[in-house]
Amino acid sequence: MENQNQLPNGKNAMEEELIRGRDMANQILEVLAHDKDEGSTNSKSVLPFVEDLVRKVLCSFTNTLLLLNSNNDVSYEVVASIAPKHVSSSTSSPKLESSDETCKSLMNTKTRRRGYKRKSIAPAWEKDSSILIEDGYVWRKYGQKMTLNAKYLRSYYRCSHKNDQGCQAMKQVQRIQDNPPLYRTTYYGHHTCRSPLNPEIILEPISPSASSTLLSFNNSFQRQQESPFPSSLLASTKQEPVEVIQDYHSAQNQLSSPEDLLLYDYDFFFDYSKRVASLSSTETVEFENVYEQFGF
DNA sequence: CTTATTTGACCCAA
DNA sequence: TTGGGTCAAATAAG
Repeated sequence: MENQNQLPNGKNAMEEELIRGRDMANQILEVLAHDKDEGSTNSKSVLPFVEDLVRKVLCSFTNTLLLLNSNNDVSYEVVASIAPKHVSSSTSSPKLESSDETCKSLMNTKTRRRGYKRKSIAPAWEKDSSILIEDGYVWRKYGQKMTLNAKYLRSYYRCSHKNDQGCQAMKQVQRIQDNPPLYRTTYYGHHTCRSPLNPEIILEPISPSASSTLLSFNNSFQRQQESPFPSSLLASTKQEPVEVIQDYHSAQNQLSSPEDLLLYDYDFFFDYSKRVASLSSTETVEFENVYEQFGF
């Protein structure tokens, strides 16, 4: 609660508002879920659409909160790289790093594991909540732990798009008391993923003035400097945007080599301006359809 | 089948 | 050495 660094003027108020907004969106989600359980008789429902919208709203709130709460310093350096060349293990990389000779002999099952990575980034922000908050993103649990001074388990989550898009976002959820239940959610890193559900959600901060039209290279790199999220991936891929996988649907399954991931990230960024331009119209159309269904 | 979670072992920063 | 973060095999869920 108050243990966070004090934000400069106005930011606290902004944060309050965002949290309120997000909480309300969560409530809508709950209502929707409840409604779904009631086994509604009407066949064609707008629920999926509304639910999707709410999730998008949640993503926006979450992203904004992350941006607001991240100290705009160097704390976002991407990991440590104890073993820089090992991106991940096993199935995820089609070509095993053939240059690496050490792992080869370790094919033996129970020997030591490769490419162990440990987070070294500072938490973006943390928040206590009486409920398990839905933040609009899809998370995958990868561990849980009983910690020393806590009565409850701490759960570790990473973004579901870590493997297919290289998204580095993580969070921890720990119950810190019962009755009333209280959970502390701590976010690490930021989302670089583009979910099929939320193609327009991207955390890379976009200045309002630049949002309507093409982003120039200058803008991008300038923004990168003042951004709390200096994407090292971006920085390392200043080459050609290339025509990398335009539609992520087809790209979901083909797993990518590290280089592809970099291009991916770059592509997201690049693609964004176009999306902003076209987004409003398509959304409007969808809205109209919905209203028609309901005879509005 | 594929994909997500559980769980104990493993790893490493302090 | 220890505690907390992560891996990955086993298991569960869809």
